[in-house]
Amino acid sequence: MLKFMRMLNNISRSQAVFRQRRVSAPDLAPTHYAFVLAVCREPGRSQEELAQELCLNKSTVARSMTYLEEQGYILRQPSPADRRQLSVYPKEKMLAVLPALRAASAEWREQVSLGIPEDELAVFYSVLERMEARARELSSGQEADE
Amino acid sequence: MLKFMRMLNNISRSQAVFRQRRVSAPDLAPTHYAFVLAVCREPGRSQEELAQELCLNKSTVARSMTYLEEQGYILRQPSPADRRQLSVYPKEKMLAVLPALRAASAEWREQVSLGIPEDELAVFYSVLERMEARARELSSGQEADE
DNA sequence: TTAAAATAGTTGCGTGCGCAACCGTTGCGC
DNA sequence: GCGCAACGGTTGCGCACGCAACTATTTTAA
Repeated sequence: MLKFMRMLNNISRSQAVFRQRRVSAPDLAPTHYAFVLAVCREPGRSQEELAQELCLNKSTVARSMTYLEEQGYILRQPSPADRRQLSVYPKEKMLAVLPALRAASAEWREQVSLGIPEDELAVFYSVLERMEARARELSSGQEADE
Repeated sequence: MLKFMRMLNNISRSQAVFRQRRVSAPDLAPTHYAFVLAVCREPGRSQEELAQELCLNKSTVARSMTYLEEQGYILRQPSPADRRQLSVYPKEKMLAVLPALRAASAEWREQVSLGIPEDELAVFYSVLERMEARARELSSGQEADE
């Protein structure tokens, strides 16, 4: 079990290298790719929503957003409805990277699942999702019984 | 895809919390559990072999081993055959933790895969393994074409 | 036999991330 | 309306990890 975690981690690192070679943006680390994709997929979302989608802690999102804003990749503005929230929008600079990044992501996904039948991939993803849901329950429900 | 990495990561963290509650060893962080299991499963292996099994960088293994040695969990001695290698053996202190750790690991594995059919789990693991193999190929083979 | 390449382990450094504590905003109950 | 919990975001801190550079041993070649 423990080993599988590491394996996924390794896959992730391999993905980082792969995409970095195809996306030429020196001020964009592999970590940021996920944010680029997420922000562009649905502009105007709050950092909280992005954290949700990416399964990341809000502090991690906050830090990446600060950086991306500094580098001119995004624009953040307080939501008029709820001034606590920051709506995140992509700027030109981000949209410019998007095509290459999407292409690299698609290619990698294809490469890494080469030779693996579609239905097995489906099972893989669905098991992973259920496991994560279970893990979430275990974490949150555990305080109750002690 | 990127999301699944995070999910696995979250599962891993949940596992850490789960086991930590059941293994009472204040000087043993969740990171070390994998090493305890690996060392006890086959005593006398080199750090390199452990890194291999755990899919970890040798430097990470080295640091954990130094710590476990300091805390009296293991004994390291240079292999007579090849004095570069350190053979790692569990000491009493480690063996004492083992049962609780194994139990916790088994229970967690059971809990997290609750309600997931055995055959789907098998597919899950096998897909994961193939993906990691592919990722490894991609990483190593990439220098060739540029 | 000696020089060069490979290998096991260690260490310095950087990074990505979560957690916990904090601040400002919002919403709920009184 | 007022106090208090809930929530979004930020920041300080620590940790696990990989990478690259280094040392010491072993292997290979010339």
